[in-house]
Amino acid sequence: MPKRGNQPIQGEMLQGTLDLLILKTLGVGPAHGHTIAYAIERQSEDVLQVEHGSLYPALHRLEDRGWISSFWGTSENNRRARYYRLTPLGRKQLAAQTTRWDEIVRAVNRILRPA
Amino acid sequence: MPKRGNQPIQGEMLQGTLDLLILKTLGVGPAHGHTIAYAIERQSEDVLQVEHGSLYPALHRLEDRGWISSFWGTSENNRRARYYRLTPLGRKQLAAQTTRWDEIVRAVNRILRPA
DNA sequence: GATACTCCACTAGATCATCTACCGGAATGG
DNA sequence: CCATTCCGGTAGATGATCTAGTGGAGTATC
Repeated sequence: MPKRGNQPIQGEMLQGTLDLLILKTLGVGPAHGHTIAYAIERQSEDVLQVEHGSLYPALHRLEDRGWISSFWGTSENNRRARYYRLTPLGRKQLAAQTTRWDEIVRAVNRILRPA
Repeated sequence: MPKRGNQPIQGEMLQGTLDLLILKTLGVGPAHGHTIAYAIERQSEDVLQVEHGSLYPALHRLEDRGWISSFWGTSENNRRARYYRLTPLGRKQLAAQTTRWDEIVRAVNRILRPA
């Protein structure tokens, strides 16, 4: 992967958004850590960065809350990998957080660009 | 001010966004803490909350960074109030952070709603 | 078969913005 | 006088993130 000119963006703004992004990524099917991080970076066109040190705590946090569940498997590269999948509760959470996100964006935009 | 049904939103998502909102609010002219908080809440149609415990640290932080400057004055209610105004550096920062915000929103939306 | 490299998971420690829950003072209203 | 409102502020805790590592197992190279 080429070195990017962009600065990393997580943490600078957007705390808690990582959870939403992970849930959304898992919405299409189970995946393991590396895949999740790569998918987020790729789909955001390399604007968003996912550091290992943020990813795994987030995954464990989401699992603790019952929004995702995990199982050990073998990756596409024949390596031991922990796969995560969205739970029914997680799917509800994904919907709720998406609505929330949209609401926040609208609210901030009302301030940045008053009618 | 009526009690709102909404849950507070700051901190849940959006860390660091408060700075942007303050800078933007001060973009139209000097204001003191209470006014700033009230303006953000009102313009966001009560979606965004600004707690005292977040506001003042943020104002001091922004002043430390040279993005805003302050002076003591008297409020509309004839009370001692510290007014803040945007510095030229702060105006640049406002522009930069606005661009950044837009970029992040686009990036997150690409993930939430792939083409 | 030794070595280097990649893939994958994970963690400790620190940083930093935020929230909760306070305090203190000065003006206003009853 | 007393309660309330307006205004600024802080201490301590919480919690997500980042930095900078560890370790192990498969793969490729020599």
